[in-house]
Amino acid sequence: MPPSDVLTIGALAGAAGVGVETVRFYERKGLIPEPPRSPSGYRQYEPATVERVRFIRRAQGLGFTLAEIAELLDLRIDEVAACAPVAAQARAKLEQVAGKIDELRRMQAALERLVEACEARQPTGECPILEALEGDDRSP
Amino acid sequence: MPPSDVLTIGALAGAAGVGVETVRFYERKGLIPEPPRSPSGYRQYEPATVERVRFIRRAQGLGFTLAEIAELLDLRIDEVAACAPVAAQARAKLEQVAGKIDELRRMQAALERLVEACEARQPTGECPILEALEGDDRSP
DNA sequence: CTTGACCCCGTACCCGACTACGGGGTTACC
DNA sequence: GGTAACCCCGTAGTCGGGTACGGGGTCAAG
Repeated sequence: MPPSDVLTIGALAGAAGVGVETVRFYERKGLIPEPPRSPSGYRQYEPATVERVRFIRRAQGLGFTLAEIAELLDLRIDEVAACAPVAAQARAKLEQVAGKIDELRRMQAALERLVEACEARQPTGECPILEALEGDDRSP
Repeated sequence: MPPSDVLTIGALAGAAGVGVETVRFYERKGLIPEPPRSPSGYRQYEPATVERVRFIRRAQGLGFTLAEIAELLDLRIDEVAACAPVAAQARAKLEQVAGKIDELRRMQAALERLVEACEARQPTGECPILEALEGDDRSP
């Protein structure tokens, strides 16, 4: 039984929290596949597409470009895609992700120190965030 | 003894890995303070500014806008800034950062599973990244 | 069987974040 | 003391990522 509960573009956009124009834009950019159409030409999305659009938005908030997000969404192994290049690509993305996590953690630590200083009523210097991050330079 | 090793805009840009125009752009946007000038009008940056510019770039890569980065850089406690609002602001940023780390970790796990599947020569479905992330919905 | 909400498409416009340009002064090296 | 490399400023152009518009077809409720 194929799921008969398809979504119009408006329903998809509403469920994913974006505008209708944004969905059509993502389609043009190849971020979401062209869906089947109703006899009158309306796009018919499967519910899973909602998750895809939400993922795009979340990934953007993490500093990925639409091109990078397209690469992430294209990662799959099947008859046509050999394993090795996919794994290599995935490993490259893993590094990128790990790097971001690292930087965010250092930022987190800096902010925590700032809040603590605040509670201890210690005035901070010029720019505590930067001061806290200084010397963290792991790229000689 | 004030540090006499000041940087020209070109030296700052070079050290921070951006273009000269970008530095002037950040200055116009208030992301880096207007530096003192030489008698002939040249900007004279202190070396610490390099870190500031690098921070801006890194934060951008983490999905922060220039406006958000300006807020981060402005977090400080001193005579004029009361403690409470600064701490509140810092806590808000902490939440934002924690959320990003969370999302990145789930992406990391999904990518790791993909690499494993690859090594086990198991073909994946349509879009393993999304499949791996499904059901993770912590926002009802 | 009309009316309002929705969909189609194409094109144009907007915003954030740069990037380039053009005309002129400055510094440093040979 | 020339000349290449750098700095000044203002304005304009670019690019990624949408957003809006306009003219037209479609669908469901009344």
